[in-house]
Amino acid sequence: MLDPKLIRNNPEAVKKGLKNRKADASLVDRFLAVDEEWRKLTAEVDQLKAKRNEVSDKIGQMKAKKEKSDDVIAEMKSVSARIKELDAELQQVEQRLNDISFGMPNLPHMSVPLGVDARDNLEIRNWGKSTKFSFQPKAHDEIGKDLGILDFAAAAKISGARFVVNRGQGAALERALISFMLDLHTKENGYTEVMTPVLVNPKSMQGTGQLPKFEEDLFKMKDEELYLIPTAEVSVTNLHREEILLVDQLPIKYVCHSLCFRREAGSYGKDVKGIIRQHQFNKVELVKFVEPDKSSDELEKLTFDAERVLQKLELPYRVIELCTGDLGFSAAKTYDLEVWFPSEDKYREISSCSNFESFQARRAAIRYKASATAKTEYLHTLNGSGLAVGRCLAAILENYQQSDGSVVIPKVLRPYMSGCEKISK
RNA sequence: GGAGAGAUGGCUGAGUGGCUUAAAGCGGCGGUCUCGAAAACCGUUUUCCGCUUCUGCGGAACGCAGGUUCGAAUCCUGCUCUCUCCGCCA
Repeated sequence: MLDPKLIRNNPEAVKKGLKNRKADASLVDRFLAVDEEWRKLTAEVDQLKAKRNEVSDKIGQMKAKKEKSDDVIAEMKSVSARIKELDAELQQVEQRLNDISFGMPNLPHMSVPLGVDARDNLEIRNWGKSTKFSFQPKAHDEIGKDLGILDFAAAAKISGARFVVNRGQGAALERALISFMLDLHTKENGYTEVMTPVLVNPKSMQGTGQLPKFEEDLFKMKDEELYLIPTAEVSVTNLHREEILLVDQLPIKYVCHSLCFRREAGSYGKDVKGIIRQHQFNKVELVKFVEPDKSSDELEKLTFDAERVLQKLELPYRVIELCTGDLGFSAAKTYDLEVWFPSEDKYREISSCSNFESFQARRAAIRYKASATAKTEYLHTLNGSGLAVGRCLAAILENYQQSDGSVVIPKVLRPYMSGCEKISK
């Protein structure tokens, strides 16, 4: 949610920001119109309520003195009826205002490059040399099938398309990756590990921005008002919903492993092979709560924390800065990490690190006090994958494959796999 | 799933229709005292919204949503959550 004062005082700047990210700039004018109506009604209702409070107080005093108050009560009856009418009207206007506010995306940060779509994204830096082979490298799903560690047929039988069963060393490798990432972020990068529910209420989904606009992307329970999280960002960010934190608690840094669930509606033809795009996948997520003036620096650090995973796994990657047109709904600025997939001869997204500034904090009412006497203010939230585990496993299979079809285990993972150095048939 | 109890400010905890403008205590903040601190004493204390900005004025919020009433923390209805006991269960 954007600051309503910013929209009122600086509508042209907001429109420009919305246009830059290809959003509907007419939302601003609709907001302003409804907002004015809302303020007018609010003033009228408040005035009537002030009168009601005053006169009701007087009635109490008259009753205490046993004076007659029938005619005053009769008069107040009509005032109360009018208040009820206006309150109902106000509620409707408020609902309309909320619909507009919660449907409006975040504004891009000043530093974000202008652009229309993914083609305008910028490569910021790259690490490692794209893996070269003396043989024709296989795709990860083929490697997994051949080694008997990824079973798509079994997953299709028990669940359907876009699911996978990990078997034997394939399951162990996934578990090793999760443990390795959690250890790295807790022991070396200073994050606190949390384990949160994967089913959350609608309010949590609204807090981080998945609702109301993106309900079709979510799995929803049939008999309960609960949704499966598409990312631990939702449950972890909402950990502090409707709280006022003290400045010395900041920054708060959480790392959370969770399963993530996505319907992938509208991506039917996309990435149907392999484990790149699944309805259910493991992810280790980093989430930060920081003071507003520190969030830009914290995004750089967060991105670097995610990069360290790829560096330690010795997987070649690059860092992409998303242009204004490619930003997600809630993000003010985003870096994507893309890892090298030799079978496709290209980089693919494995992490997305974003600064949401006060957008989510405002939706979820997460505030802080800069000192005991200071005003409460919205803090800034950030998050990033550190990393998507399934895609990471796929990248390892491809980059560490050998000519005999076996896959070498990255050195840092071996302690997590009972010293196993290689998966072979 | 069954039976019962409960939800009040940062915390504890009073408050069963109008001197409650939510008591009191703890904690926090400011001050007096002190070389400094502690203690003591004095003062202060939530969040949100609108109007006005020099101060300020008004409204809302006692789990949530409705209702009764001139007036609701207080009465009524529904819901959510927490706790206790029983049943079931990893």
